[in-house]
Amino acid sequence: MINSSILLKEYNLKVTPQRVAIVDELYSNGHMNIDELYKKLLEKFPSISLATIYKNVNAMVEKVFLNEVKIPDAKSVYELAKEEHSHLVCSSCGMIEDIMIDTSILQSSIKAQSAFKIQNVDVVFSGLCKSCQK
Amino acid sequence: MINSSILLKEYNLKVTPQRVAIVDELYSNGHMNIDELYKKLLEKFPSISLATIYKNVNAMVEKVFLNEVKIPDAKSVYELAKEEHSHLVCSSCGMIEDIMIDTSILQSSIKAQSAFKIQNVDVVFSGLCKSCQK
DNA sequence: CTGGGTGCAAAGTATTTGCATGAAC
DNA sequence: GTTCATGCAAATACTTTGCACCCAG
Repeated sequence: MINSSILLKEYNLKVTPQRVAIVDELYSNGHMNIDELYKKLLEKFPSISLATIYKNVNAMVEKVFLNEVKIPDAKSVYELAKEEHSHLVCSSCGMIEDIMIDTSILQSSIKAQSAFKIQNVDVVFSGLCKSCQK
Repeated sequence: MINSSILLKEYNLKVTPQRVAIVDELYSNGHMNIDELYKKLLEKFPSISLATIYKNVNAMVEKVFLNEVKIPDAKSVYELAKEEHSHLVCSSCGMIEDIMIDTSILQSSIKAQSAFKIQNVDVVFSGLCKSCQK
């Protein structure tokens, strides 16, 4: 479990039931797009507005405690910020999985080629998950 | 230079001046979003429609001779398909640069962790380009 | 000729904004 | 009590579609 209220407070966001639910859902589902969040929260808050989802997700992304993950050929999904990691995306079923990889090798490769100063690396692997390979 | 007509024919797309211009622009500018393409083509075709841009870009992406590149905190850009490469994106000026990196190390790291079958890897480095570091 | 592309207008989808009310602190 | 979130409706932005006309092959 996760203590969503404390988390929200730490980021100077007022603790509302809707926000708690957003954090809880993302905690249990890992990655969700706006629509999935909306449909899920409708179960708990029958009159919740899509605008509320957008406003809150945007606010949390601003505070850098949610990340937006851009996926090829799909809508962006959101996840709770955590240590740096990459993503596996199944192009058949859409499943998204976190994976730890060491990107330091890549970064040193860049340094050798360019004067670019890297602040962040996004890596998305697309392919087939175990069950979709059958 | 590039022979856009031949390229279009190879991909079974009729050769129209608008399409040639799209290919030429992407060839000379490297990466452009829909709006940049539209504004640029307006110079040559004052009555070109945004719909034409969308239809053609989508058609070319279908034929896999354009790629869509999703960029953090920015609109997608399109580029002519070429050998696999990664992208450097300057978060200050928006400049996008191609870079060759060897992703095979990453891929073997995945194999060790997961039964996932990788078909594609997208890598985007965000940071500061040389001139924006000053 | 014939098929498909173009531009326009309209429809559709996605996202943001303004505002009155109500909840959090 | 004050600040800020919510839900609603409207506005804006983005993308696709239908269709009449025209061009490429």
